[in-house]
Amino acid sequence: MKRTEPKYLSVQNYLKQQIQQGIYNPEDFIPSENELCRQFSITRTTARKALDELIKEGFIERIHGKGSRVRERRHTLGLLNVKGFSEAVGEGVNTKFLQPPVRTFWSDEIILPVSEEDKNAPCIQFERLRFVGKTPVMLEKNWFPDTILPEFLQSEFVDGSFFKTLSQRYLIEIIGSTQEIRSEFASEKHARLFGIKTDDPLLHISIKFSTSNRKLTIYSELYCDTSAYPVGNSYYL
Amino acid sequence: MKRTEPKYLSVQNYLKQQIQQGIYNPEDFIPSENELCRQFSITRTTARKALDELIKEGFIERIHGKGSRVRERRHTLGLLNVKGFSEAVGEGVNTKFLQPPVRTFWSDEIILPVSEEDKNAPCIQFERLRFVGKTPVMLEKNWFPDTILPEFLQSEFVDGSFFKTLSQRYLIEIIGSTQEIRSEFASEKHARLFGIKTDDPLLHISIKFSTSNRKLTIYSELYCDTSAYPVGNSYYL
DNA sequence: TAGTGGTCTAGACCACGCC
DNA sequence: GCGTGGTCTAGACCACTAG
Repeated sequence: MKRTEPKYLSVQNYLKQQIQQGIYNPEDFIPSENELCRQFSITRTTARKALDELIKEGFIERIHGKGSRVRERRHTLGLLNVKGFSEAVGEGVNTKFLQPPVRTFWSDEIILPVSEEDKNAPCIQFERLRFVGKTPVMLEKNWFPDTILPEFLQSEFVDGSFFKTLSQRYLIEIIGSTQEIRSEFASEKHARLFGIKTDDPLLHISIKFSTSNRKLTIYSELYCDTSAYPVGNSYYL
Repeated sequence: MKRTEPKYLSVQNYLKQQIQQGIYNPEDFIPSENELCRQFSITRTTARKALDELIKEGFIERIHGKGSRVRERRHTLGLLNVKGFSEAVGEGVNTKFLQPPVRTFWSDEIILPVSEEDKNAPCIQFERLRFVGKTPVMLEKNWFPDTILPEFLQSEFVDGSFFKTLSQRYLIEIIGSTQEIRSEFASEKHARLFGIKTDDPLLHISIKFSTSNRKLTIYSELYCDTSAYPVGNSYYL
C-alpha cells in the first residue's frame, strides 16, 4: 500500500504539466504563491516548497516583487546538445533511427560501470544518427533497464525527443550525470557514417544519467564530429 | 548601507566553514536540525533552509531518521577534472604555472562571449600545465574580471587549487556553467607541450563558470590529451 | 499603495533508523 | 521508545515592483 503523496508534490506536478502542455509558456507568470494557497488550500510554506522543486528542475525562476516566471529554455543540466541543432535555421534538424528501441543485452561498448542491479535487469537500447541539414554530426547510443517505463517499446517518442518523453509521459526528470570525454581517431565505421577520414578527430562522450526515479539510470555513448558544430551544454543550480 | 544577512545564511556559512576546515569530515554527521535550532536560537524552518542550501552546493546529504552527513567528494558541478588526477597513486599529480596570475587584457582566445560588463573591467589571467606523473595531460587557461577578489594577486592558492581558494577564502561557489567542446587536431605549439604529433586528436573545452557572486564569471580554455586520461565530470541537483 | 516574493516564528504530526 | 528528518499549518514582518 502506497501512502498518499505530499501536497507539495501534487502542486509541483500539476504546475509542471501545465507548463509542459503549453498552458503557461516561457516568460509567462504562473499563479502567485498566495493564489496557489487559495487554489489548493495550502499554506505559503507548502506552495513555496512546490516552487522550490520546480526551480531545481529548471522550469521556473522567481522574481522578487513580480512573481514566478516560466524559463525560456529548459536549462538542460547535463543533456548535451549539438549547438545549432535547434538554432540551425534554414537547415532542417533531422534524426534517423539506426536502431529503434528494442529489448536486448547490455553492451560492453558502455564505458561507465553499469550497476549490478541494472545488469540483472533486461535492457532497452536504441541508436540514432543526428543531422544538421544533411550533415551527420552525432551518433547517439542509449541503454537503460527495462523495468520502469511501461509501454515504452509500444509508443512513439513525444516530439521525437527521448527526454521530453521521460518528462511528459513518465514525469521523470534528469537530476544528474557522470561523464567521460575523449578525443579519438575516427574508426572506419564511424568515418563512413560521418563521411570523414579515418584518423580525423572525433569526440566521444560517455554519460550515465541519474533521474528523479531511483530505478532509472540511462547509459549513453555519443560520437560527435565537432568540426562544424561544437558540442555545448549548460547547467545551473 | 548593507542590511544584515539572513539568519539561514549565517548558519549556512558557519557550517560550510566547519566542513572546509575539517572539523566535520566526509561521512561525519553535522548537528541535527533541532540541535541547530537550540545553538542559533532559530526555528526548524530556518535551520532546514540553511541545510537545503548546503545540499544544493553539494556539501551534505540528508538521511531520513539519521541526520545530515557530509558528502564524500564534493560533487563538482561542472568543474572538469582529469580522471586519475587525484586517484593516480604512485604517480604524482603536478601542476606547473606557465603564467602565474597577472593583470592583463581580455584575449580573443576566449571562445564563449565575454559580457560587456566584464570587458570593461580589468582582467586577471593565469595558465597552468597539469601532469599525471611526468605526462602533461591538460593545458588550462583562465580569465576573470579583477573587480571582486581582493588581494588575489598577492596571495597563494589554497592547496594549489583555484576553486578551493574561491570557496575558502572568498566563500564563492560555482553554481553553473556553459561549455563548448571540440575535438581538434593538435596545433604545433600544443603538440610540443604535450609531446604528441601535430594532427593527433586534442580535446578543446571552452567554459564560462557562473558563481554565487553575480559579479564573478570565470572564462576557461582547456586543452586535453585524452589518450591516457579521459576527462570526467559529475553533477547533481 | 497593493501585490509579490524573502525571511522567520512556534508550533504540530508523521515516517524512518536504531536500540 | 526516542531522536532524526519530512511535511504542514497559521500566522508575521520586510523588501521589491509597478501603477
